[in-house]
Amino acid sequence: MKKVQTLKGFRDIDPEEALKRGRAVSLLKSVFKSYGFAPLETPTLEYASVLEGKYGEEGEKLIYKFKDRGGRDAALRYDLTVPLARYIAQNKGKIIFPFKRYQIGSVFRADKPQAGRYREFTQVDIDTIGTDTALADAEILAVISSCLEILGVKNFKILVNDRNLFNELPKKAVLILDKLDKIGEPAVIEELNKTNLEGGEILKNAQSQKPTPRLVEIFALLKSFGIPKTNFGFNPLLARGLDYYTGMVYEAVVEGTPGSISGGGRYNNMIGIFGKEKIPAVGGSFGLDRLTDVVPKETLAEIPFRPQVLVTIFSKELLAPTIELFDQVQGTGVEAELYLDPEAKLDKQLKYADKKGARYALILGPEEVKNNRVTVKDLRKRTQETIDRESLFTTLKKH
RNA sequence: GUGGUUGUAGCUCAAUGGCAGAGCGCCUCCCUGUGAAGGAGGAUGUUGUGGGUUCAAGUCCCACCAACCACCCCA
Repeated sequence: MKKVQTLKGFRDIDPEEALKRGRAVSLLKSVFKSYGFAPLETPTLEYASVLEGKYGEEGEKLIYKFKDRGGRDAALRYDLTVPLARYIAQNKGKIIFPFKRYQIGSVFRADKPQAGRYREFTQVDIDTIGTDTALADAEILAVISSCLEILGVKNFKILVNDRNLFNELPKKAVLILDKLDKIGEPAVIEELNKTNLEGGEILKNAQSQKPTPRLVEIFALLKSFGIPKTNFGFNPLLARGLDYYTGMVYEAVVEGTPGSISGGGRYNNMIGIFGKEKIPAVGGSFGLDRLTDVVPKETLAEIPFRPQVLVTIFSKELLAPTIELFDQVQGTGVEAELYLDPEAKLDKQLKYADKKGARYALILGPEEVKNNRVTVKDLRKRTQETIDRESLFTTLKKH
């Protein structure tokens, strides 16, 4: 049956969803701006060589690659961080460090789709490049916290750790420890034992770790930023796929929601990858879909999803004055919609207004035209009154 | 990438291998200048796609496509 369909792992975002996302994005941008971060836009396509060898063996397989019309090896961006590194390397001369930028855009991974996992998804990225201070670390966390607060996300916590706590441990053990919340203590110990390690002891040691001096400093700075203590916490087991993190790492979780909605940390060896010198960096990112999932409806509902006023067309003969009426209504900034079939019966038009969720319907018939009046029908209260044209706008503005 | 479940009308779902159905929604009319209610009628479709088995396939077999679930990984 489905002869037409979206490509595997890709989906449409319908108008209602797109409006919600737009609202969330504009709130996020306002926070970024208030902390002095500027937008950067990089291309969706990069040379494949720019992306290759950056994401490890697993990630490499998930990069979308193809040849463009000129036979060049192209690839769809896999994240926003590697293109940022490329941008930095390419424009090092003219960038003023620390470079603080945010970027919001689609990234592509040829992963096997699942609920909530798509091959194209929107990442919200924020990074500070070119400084290694604890202050920069703290600022990123402050931004993340502010974002979650402005969106009205309830019961979130930003879990913070320092990757340096794991310096003594083999990489494999760290990855197992990171899974504690997911699989539980016994499973963690068992898995560690399987790798010829003393699981119980490693877990106990890891759990009893104290925050590093760097973390203590970051937490103190967060207090200065005015971030409530309850918004963040130390988690000695947090690791995050280790590959490029070199210091502070964080993950934002929401109570009762599986997985994290934001993650990031310090990665001092990655940005310089295209040049000779190391450039320190710290950043974080949100998955826009997972984020909007936990944002309360009230936050995103401020956008009127429906026309406030639907202007009906009484008859073809009255089309001109009706358009004039519509023009006046929408000219005042009220969200209005003109019915687009002059031949349709009035009941059909009102039925449409009802389905569309309009608050009011306007009716301009011969009687109204003659007396310079208009009938305002309140579709929610199921009442209507015929009023003077002059008082129309004050009537509408009341709501 | 590995393993599993599923795919029938716009939506939710029926149909011991034997003429493809229901509810909701949709369209028309009752309706005079008025939507949510009610009444009368109407259209839903190459059963995801392509092969195979069979007198006969929505149903059994194979492949492909897609969605979902558990891994892997992640956002």
